[in-house]
Amino acid sequence: MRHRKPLQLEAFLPYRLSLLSNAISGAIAGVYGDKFAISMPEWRIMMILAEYPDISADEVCRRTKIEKSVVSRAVARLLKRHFINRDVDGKDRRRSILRLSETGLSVYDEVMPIARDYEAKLLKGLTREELGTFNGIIDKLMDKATRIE
Amino acid sequence: MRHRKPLQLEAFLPYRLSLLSNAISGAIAGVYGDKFAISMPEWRIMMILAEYPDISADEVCRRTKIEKSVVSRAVARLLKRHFINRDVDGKDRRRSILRLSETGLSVYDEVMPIARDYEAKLLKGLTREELGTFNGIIDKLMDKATRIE
DNA sequence: GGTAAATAGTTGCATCTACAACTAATATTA
DNA sequence: TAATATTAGTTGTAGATGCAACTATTTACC
Repeated sequence: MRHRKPLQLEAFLPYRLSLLSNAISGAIAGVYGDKFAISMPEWRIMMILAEYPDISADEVCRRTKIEKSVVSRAVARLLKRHFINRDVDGKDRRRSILRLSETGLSVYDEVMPIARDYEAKLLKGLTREELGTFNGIIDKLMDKATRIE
Repeated sequence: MRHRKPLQLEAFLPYRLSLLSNAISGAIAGVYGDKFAISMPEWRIMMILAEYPDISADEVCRRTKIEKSVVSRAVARLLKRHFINRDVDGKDRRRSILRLSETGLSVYDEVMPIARDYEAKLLKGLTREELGTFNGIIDKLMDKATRIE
């Protein structure tokens, strides 16, 4: 007969975070997915290009933490749909220079308020202080998670 | 010329949670993945069976929120490796009755302390109060996320 | 009791993801 | 400047995922 304290999966932080992240990502993916058939990596790339225009695919990887083959294929799809433009960097011809096209910007402008609104609804009811604590802990955990082992 | 406040992807909560959840899940998956070639859904099923023995696949779905086809295939794989046993429910022959086998229990007993230890390392440095706030907010957000729209 | 609706679990399939191998261009070093 | 190593980006591929269709069984209802 074994004597073991069960872990209580429901209280296991990694599990709880995974459920929460899935629930939220899924809901947001619905926003742009249903309307424009944009995938999550595609949308993240559009967001990062809205914030930092004219960066390379490699820098997109670094900033979004999306794997480079995923970025490559997402960029290909965004190009085909004319949501972004791509040039070759004159100083380093391996590098690309990516930015949202007019079409891409208009899509961004249509989707972004909805995403923003979703986030606002999500956070409504939390005090500024709670939110600060929450964000601080996320940072701490992120730091630890990348450090452990 | 457009005037648009960029979202600051890095400060966007859904994005931050997704990164954090990936980082943590990835690290934990390393624990059981490297040693026993167990996938994340397989491990979650083992955890839930350790906590609630003799439940059906359907109840596993409800408790873990894992999609039923994923559970079905994970259960098949766990059966093939003799980590779990399955009976047919006599009262409802559609239903299965799942539980960890002796082998499964010994794997669980070997992996669990490492997972626990990882969680402990992760949470070390947070006060009990911070942790309480953090968990409370996760609950609130989870509740909202499933309610919005 | 017999028909229709619901439920448990499996399987097919289209899509997504991550790793590794690859090409092309640039940087490094002798 | 020739040989080697590194870097940016693409592509092949194996495995994971999630939806929908399917089978088998049970429940609800006339």
